[in-house]
Amino acid sequence: MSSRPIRTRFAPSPTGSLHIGGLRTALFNWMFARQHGGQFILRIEDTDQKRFDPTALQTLIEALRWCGLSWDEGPEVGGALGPYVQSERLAHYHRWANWLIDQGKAYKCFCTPERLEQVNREKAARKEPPGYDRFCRSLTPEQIAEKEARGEKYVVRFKMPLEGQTIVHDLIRGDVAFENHTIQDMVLLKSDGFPTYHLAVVVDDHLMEITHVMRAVEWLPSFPLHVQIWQAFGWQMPQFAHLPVILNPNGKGKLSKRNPPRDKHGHVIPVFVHDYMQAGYLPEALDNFLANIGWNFGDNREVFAIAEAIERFDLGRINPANSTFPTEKLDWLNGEHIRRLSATDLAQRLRPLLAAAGLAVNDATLMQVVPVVQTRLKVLNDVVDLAGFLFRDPAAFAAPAADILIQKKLDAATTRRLLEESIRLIETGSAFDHASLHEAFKALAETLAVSNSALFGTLRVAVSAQAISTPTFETMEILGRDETLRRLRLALPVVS
RNA sequence: GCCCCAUUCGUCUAGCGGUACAGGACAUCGCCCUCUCAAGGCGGAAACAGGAGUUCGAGUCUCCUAUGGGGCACCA
Repeated sequence: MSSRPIRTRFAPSPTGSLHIGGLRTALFNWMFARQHGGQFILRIEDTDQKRFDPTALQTLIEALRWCGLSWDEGPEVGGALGPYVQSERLAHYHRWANWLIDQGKAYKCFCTPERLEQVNREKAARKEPPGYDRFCRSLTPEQIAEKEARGEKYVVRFKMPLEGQTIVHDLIRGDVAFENHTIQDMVLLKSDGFPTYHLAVVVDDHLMEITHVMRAVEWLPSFPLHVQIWQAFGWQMPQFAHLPVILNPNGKGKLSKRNPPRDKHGHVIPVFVHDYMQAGYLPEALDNFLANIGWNFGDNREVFAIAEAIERFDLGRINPANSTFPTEKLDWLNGEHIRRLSATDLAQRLRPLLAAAGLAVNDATLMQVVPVVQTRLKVLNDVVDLAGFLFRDPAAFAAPAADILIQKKLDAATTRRLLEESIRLIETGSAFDHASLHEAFKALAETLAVSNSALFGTLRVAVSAQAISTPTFETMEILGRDETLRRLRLALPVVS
């Protein structure tokens, strides 16, 4: 086995936003490289001009960086074996395609798309599998010269062996055998001069000295083709691992933007990394989550930092079976990671969200709010609904409606009395921290012969104007004595 | 239609011939805690797709069937 330094790559095509499944592929390649002290390369496969999206590269880079991935070579960072964008590497593909033709391992095909369609129609009528009939494979040099002289456009096709089988080795599944005659003479170079994936991936992985390729199982069927191309070139192959795909939780097929997946409550499950960024998921949680699909930490540990996972990562322990996107687990994991954050760290992540919601974020208040919301957030954005009222202009505060103010088993008159007694207590009391308030109001509930639930709930809603909110006394402490009193008084007319 | 891959609780998974009346997690249900919502604690229910083999012994190996998935482009 070779002792080449480990080099892996992630090679997306810039056709849109980064897909969550793509991120997992990137993550595994990156973890593997980091584990072995090797290099991770980002390569852009923009050989399909029809699907090219000029904004995709920036979006992609942003998403990868947000997740904590870093590449040693690629766009933005350069490298000795670049360029790392395939559209800038056309000369390489032409050179090696021509080399294959010279060696008799590939040929020019002048068949028009119309003829190809015709061939497939006829094959379909005869109930044969679709595919090119290899018409141009047997063209004479004279015929070829003639067509070229006439300026006919051509593609370059690979001369697939017609007999025997190709045995490929996958790190996850072991050896897999394919009959050569079932594999077509695939196009290597398109008539527009751009390579197809099949040519570009082999040439680039070789030139960039890639040692390990982790890619989606979708590629397994074309793996024997790639092996044949590698052998035609006589180059040393990387090792391959075909990663299981993530399936749509409700419907059929793999997770994709068409056929939007939905969870059991009917909510759409996002498929783009950017959706998760915007929804208030932590990159730590997303990485943890993705590393847990098809691979596991071991020791029955579900929650871990990606740095820990890198130490333990093991290609041989990847589960070969596809898996359904376990969306509820991500929510749980996100909560776990939120709870593991330090107060200042959480505050920093919350600040921009509150600001974006149009709230005036005061740092002192924020630091008081953080410990109160930390166990209550599923996603960061939840903070706006839960505790946004603590940052709103007091002048804009409106007393709650009676239906949420009046607690279960209470009526308006009793509620009013609870409020009045509470106001009196606060006016005469001294300490205004939540622990002292809690004690004082427990005593009040007892003297008034009402449950804690009734009294505390009334106060909480009076002061927050929300049915669901931060706890009563912490909320009061954050609001301060004056504002608390003001809000309790504002609630009186509601129950008069 | 043809080729390939896969198949353990609802879901993500552990298991790599005997230590297993199959372990963990999410979700779910019950109880506790509790001012709402969470968090936390305790407990319950819940799986080897089916059938043949191989073997003293099979969740683990082989084959068949079924089911799921992927591929069959001048897309990646």
